[in-house]
Amino acid sequence: MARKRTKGFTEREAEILSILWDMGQASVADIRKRLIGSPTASTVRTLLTVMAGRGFVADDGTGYAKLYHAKIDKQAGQHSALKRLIDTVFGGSTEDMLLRLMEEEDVDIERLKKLRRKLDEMGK
Amino acid sequence: MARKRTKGFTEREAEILSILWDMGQASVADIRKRLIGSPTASTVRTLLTVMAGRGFVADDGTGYAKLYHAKIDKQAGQHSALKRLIDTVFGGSTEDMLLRLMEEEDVDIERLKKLRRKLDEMGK
DNA sequence: AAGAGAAAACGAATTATTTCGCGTTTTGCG
DNA sequence: CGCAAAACGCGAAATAATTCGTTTTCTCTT
Repeated sequence: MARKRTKGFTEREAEILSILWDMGQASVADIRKRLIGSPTASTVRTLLTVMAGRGFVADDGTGYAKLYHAKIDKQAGQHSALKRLIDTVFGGSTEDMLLRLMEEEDVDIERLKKLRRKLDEMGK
Repeated sequence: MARKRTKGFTEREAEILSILWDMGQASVADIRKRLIGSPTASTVRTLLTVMAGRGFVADDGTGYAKLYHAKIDKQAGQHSALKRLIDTVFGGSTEDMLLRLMEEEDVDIERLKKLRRKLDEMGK
């Protein structure tokens, strides 16, 4: 049987998903422009085809000048990517990750309270 | 000039650094045992050699049964890996990352305050 | 409807990462 | 010492990820 990849997204895949999450939908040209080093359209198309095969994205069905959109939920996708990083780099400890963040960036309680408020407003 | 990789660590490299940060020093056998799927010692040696070439690790000079240690500072390494993720997956927004964490995990203000206190105690 | 130009589909080639086999060297012991 | 066991490092080679060139299709504008 053909072994599947159970891991997360590759660098490029993450970049592309990010763009799609941000724009909602995008053409090959749109994506190309926003990718670091903007590879050729040909390359972007291949990437999208592969990602479509993995169920990460889908096009809008138009035969031509297609628009792509993410099939992976933004929240879920971001969370799983973060979790994976925490597992591999922070030994699975979310605390350690947060500690590091507070040490290195200026993340303080005030800033976090704002976040909480924002979350409440969003009805979470 | 032969341009080298400026990016971060690969998956395996992150795993290995994590182990070294945790253990301080470790032999090939130690590392091998803790790597997911525990590849052969041969593989681990190759990985370490490559990493040494990139300045990520170094051995203790012993001619035989060497012990390796990380040359990358734990704080700095973890932070840069995290930053990279935030850039590619969260569009560069630390806030978004924290929001996601609060939504998906049980990270709340209280938990964060505790972390902050812990940090203060540590004299940071 | 003909031609220019944009987009897609194909078919590979490159580059990066990870994995090992194996002959050689070093260590530790009876 | 003489060997078996443990560790090395070299030379390859699977895999995976990324990138492109070329040919084929469509779309649109004269």
